[in-house]
Amino acid sequence: MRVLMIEDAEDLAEGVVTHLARSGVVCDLATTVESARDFCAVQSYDAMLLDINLPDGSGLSFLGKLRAAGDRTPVLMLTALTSVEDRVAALDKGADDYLGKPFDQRELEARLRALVRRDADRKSEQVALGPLIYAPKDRSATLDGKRLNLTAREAAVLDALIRHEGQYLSKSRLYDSLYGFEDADVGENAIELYIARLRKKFAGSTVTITTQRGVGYRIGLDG
Amino acid sequence: MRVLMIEDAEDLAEGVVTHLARSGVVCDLATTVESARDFCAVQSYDAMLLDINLPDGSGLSFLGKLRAAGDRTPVLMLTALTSVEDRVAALDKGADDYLGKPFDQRELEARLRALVRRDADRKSEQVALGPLIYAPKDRSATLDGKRLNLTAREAAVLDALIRHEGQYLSKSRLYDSLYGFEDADVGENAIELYIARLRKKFAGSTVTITTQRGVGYRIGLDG
DNA sequence: ATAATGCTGTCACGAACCTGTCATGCCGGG
DNA sequence: CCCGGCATGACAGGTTCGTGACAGCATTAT
Repeated sequence: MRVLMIEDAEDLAEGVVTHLARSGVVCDLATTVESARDFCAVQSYDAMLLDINLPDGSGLSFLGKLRAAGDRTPVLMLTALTSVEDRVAALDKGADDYLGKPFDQRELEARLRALVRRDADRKSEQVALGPLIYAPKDRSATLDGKRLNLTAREAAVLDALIRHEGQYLSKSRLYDSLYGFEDADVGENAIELYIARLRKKFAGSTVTITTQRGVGYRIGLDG
Repeated sequence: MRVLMIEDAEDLAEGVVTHLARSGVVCDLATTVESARDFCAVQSYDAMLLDINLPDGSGLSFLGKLRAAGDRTPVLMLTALTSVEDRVAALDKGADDYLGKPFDQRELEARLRALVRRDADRKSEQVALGPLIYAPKDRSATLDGKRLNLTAREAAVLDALIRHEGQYLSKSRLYDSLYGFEDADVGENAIELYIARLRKKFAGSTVTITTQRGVGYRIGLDG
């Protein structure tokens, strides 16, 4: 999962970024509206965390323009202002949720997940694919009832695959949802590695990751 | 699918070309209005990517002349200028869509596909011919419900045939939709090869590729 | 603090696969 | 019967993918 945080209070922002990283969420950080625009132009995100007060403009108008341009990325507003009017204004502009500062990291993460899940039209906390059950919340998975020990990266790959079950995800797309701009030097080969490691853990079950040469990878069941 | 990109920033252009190639889209590259004209004279395209600022003239006037001449090839404008007036001017001249730089490769590709799809009056992502279902998006096909493993080239040939279902396509026409000017040294025999390979994969079904000596190939159903 | 464990990503090499050429044989038309 | 266009098997070269081994780093246990 990859999100963009737009927030000028850098200390707060960095706390969130590292906290999210720990949960396998890649988080790019923009401190101005202008740089946020640049990020959006280059990369698409699963969600955005948006502060209202920014040095070069209002987060609200940024959101307004985003929506006007047809972008439906889920947006979670972050702000110190907690009045009802502010809340309404934000939702009016097209925000999907609202969180007043100061907030608890865990609540942020939970809401973020809820947002992304809603975006993916998923209702349950668990996703099942045949004998494989995956819980995004704590990145745990079981196969045929037995617990799979997935590492953070393995879980991230599985997460992306399972959220797009049945369709091929290109290596670069997977790459983008795993690595942010800072980890620039990681080779695409790494994706192949994690596919191999997941396959090894799925060995003996009907869960299969199929390769379409030159296209990408897809998760599905045998047959 | 074959497109013409008219863009003088060569580094950017080459990135796009290789990225599209990966998706099986043949992309010729013209860096001036003049060479673009030459390309168009010799070859017809499924779509064009057109920059506005070109060394020897404006992409807009090129587009204007193209439309004046009755050419309705879908055109996607690419430019750094993102003002509303520019956008309006481009659409006025007959552009079908507009993408501001910098852009995301995937967005470019998605819009390109949308354009071509719209142009072909296609409603679904899949094309069916009797028991054969073909999905250009991930180059996958099923025959009688069974999954066919098509290679990139095989898929490209099938794509061309199925898009012109019922009519004969000459070998050179197929050739043109498969190979760009760079792969100049490929023999026309290659087309025969891929026809043979497709036939082999269609063996036992009602899907047939018919040869008309001296004319070309046509896909259809038995009977 | 130090050791141990586990995660991550690189490298290298081999396997699998795709692609196009060649050579040979087929078929239809003159 | 001959010729030109077409069909197809075999093969070589190139590319992409898979995977084991390993080193660096972080986290945890001692």
